[in-house]
Amino acid sequence: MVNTAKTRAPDVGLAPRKRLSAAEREQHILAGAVDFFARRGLEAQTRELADELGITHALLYHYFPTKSQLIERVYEQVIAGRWDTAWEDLLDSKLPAHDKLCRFYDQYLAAILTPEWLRTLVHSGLADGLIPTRYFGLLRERLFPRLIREARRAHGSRSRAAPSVREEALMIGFHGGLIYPLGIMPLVYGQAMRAQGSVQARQQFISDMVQGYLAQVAFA
Amino acid sequence: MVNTAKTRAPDVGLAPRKRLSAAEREQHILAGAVDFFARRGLEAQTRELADELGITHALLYHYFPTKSQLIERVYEQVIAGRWDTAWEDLLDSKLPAHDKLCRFYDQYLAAILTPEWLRTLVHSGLADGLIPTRYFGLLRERLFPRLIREARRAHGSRSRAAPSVREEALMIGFHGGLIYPLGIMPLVYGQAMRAQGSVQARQQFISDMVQGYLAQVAFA
DNA sequence: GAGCTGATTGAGCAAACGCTCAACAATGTT
DNA sequence: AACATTGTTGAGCGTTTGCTCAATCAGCTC
Repeated sequence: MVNTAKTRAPDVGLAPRKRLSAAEREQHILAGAVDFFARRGLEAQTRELADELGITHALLYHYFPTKSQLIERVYEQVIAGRWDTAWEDLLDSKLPAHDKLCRFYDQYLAAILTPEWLRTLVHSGLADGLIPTRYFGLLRERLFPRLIREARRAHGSRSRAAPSVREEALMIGFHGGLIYPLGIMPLVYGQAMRAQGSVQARQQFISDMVQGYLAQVAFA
Repeated sequence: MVNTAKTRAPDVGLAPRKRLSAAEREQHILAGAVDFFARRGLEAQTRELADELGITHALLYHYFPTKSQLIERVYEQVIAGRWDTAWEDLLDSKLPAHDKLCRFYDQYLAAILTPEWLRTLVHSGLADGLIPTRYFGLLRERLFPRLIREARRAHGSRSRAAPSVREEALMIGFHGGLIYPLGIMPLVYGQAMRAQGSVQARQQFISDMVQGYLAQVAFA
């Protein structure tokens, strides 16, 4: 803004070394875009993203012909790439239900409750809802049935019947009881809860919620 | 868009009768803005809002000198005006804890889980976080202490000690267990759960969650 | 129905937006 | 040293954005 001279002064400390290979530059831009759009929203300007990356926005458009294509790639990167099939194996293992769910949520939440991930999901939800729709399809297929199965087993049922409305509601209430305080509140509302401070407080909370869920089915 | 003739054809059925009083027009714009910004996000254009209202955007700027002042008024209208002090009386009444919490959440969620309200809150959270900060201040002062008190009473404690990290976490987990499935999922992610369909399924769910919360403190 | 008041408008400005393109410069090959 | 390759840039295009203002027209009083 202030620099009128034609010096090649590297703006700030972040100044990137110039002339990356095409693949490297594309990755560089994508990584920056993931963070940028999560922070600033999907409507933020490509010019500012280019500034942060230390490149011209012309170069950005060289690699990503349109803004919406860039955003599509951001979606893929952030949302898709993060589901770990090992979680499904964990949920299908023979561990006691309580341990199993605690371990799962410990890993799952650690992977998912990052600013890029959650804020991108919410941004898309407020816009066209495409990403949440895709993502909840994944959850409905791979996670929710397993949670309901664990709840049933916890009070001795081996039924494979379709989940009742009530079972489904309790399961999502449990899920939301974790996502909301550990994700939505700090990352969307900017309101951290004290239990997030220490690792053991967080694990205690997960354990309490799992125990609550597994106990709930007893009287439901 | 297509109409090139100078006819005063009333665009659509929604065509507003012209020439309201200043107060009426201001209210008219504000009401429209509340709905509009909740649907479209706070970055949506004032021209489109004016179109929906059937007025020129010049008139809009006559009543609200800047867009951010308009949005500030939208915030006040949507967020502030909706807290009902009768809720506090209800929570302080002598009803059994379970009934009390069920009734409270039935009313509270009905008031709060509307598209304008929740989406505006989330939009602001993703932007500068001003509204959520204000709103959680309200909750921390008027709601959360009462929820924790009820949980304590449910297992016989009359302690007035400051809430432990664990108590606080369980309380917010419970709260989130309601807000997430009944609010965030349908209104932000566009993913309705089946329990939302009927009134009794919803009340059953609230009752189950309250019971779960009150039971949780027993082993916490 | 003439005149006044004030709600409403059409036309437009400056800046910011997504996007383009001819020209430039860093690198590897000979 | 000269060349071809290709990552990179500066300048700018057309449109949309928030916002302005002199001019208009509806509804009221007399």
